[in-house]
Amino acid sequence: MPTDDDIFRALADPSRRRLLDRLHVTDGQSLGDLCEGLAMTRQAVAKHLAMLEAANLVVAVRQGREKRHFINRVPINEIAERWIGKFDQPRLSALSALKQHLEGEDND
Amino acid sequence: MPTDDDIFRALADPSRRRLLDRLHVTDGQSLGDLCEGLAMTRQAVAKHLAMLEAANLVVAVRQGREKRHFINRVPINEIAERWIGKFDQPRLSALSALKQHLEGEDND
DNA sequence: ATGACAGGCAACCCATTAGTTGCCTTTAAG
DNA sequence: CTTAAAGGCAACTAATGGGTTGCCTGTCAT
Repeated sequence: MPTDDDIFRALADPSRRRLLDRLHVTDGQSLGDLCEGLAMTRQAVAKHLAMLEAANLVVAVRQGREKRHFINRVPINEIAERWIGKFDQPRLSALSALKQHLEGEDND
Repeated sequence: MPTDDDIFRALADPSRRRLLDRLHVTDGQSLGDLCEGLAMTRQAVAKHLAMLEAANLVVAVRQGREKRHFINRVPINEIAERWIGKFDQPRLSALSALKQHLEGEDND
């Protein structure tokens, strides 16, 4: 079972987010597919995918000599619920609230 | 203006998430406050806070010789909307969908 | 069976980063 | 004015991480 940390750290890298994007566009791609057009070796991509798998953001299935990769939305949802939910308890656009708070410090 | 990457990478570290948690419980804490009970030097905490500030996840205000830190929910919201929203277009609990997809590969 | 294709494994390199120590600046209090 | 408290700055260290190269394994086609 991946921890919160696995997920956050997997999402921290732009290359990995890009891979997730590509899978979002076309799900079930092989390693070779995912390498196309990237300025990276196959091995680098494989490592990234391994981390995404470890974080359970991607589920991979070996199919013959290929390996299909599928995006898994569940961990992102959990993060969203545990984190965004928590920080949004007061109200969703806390922007103005914070600004008012800070500006209020002055003329108090 | 912080980039997506700033935010993701700021969130990637457990210590920084912990700091955000503490600010979520008690907003407006000083550096000294935030150091209490942590197995880290003040300088380490200061660095983390600097990164959170750079990502705009925390807004700090100098008040006399103290520096108050306030959590800012806006970037998290943006991430949530841009990312979770994107990946949840189909439906919020894509869990079963994915499972069915994978299991479908077998008995096909 | 043999060759080509898709991927896995392991060692290594360089850059980043989390953390430290040591010292300097600013502000409040006696 | 002096001193202690709250931070800031800078240099350094150790570990992590993204990426590479080189080679091995397994699978499909001929």
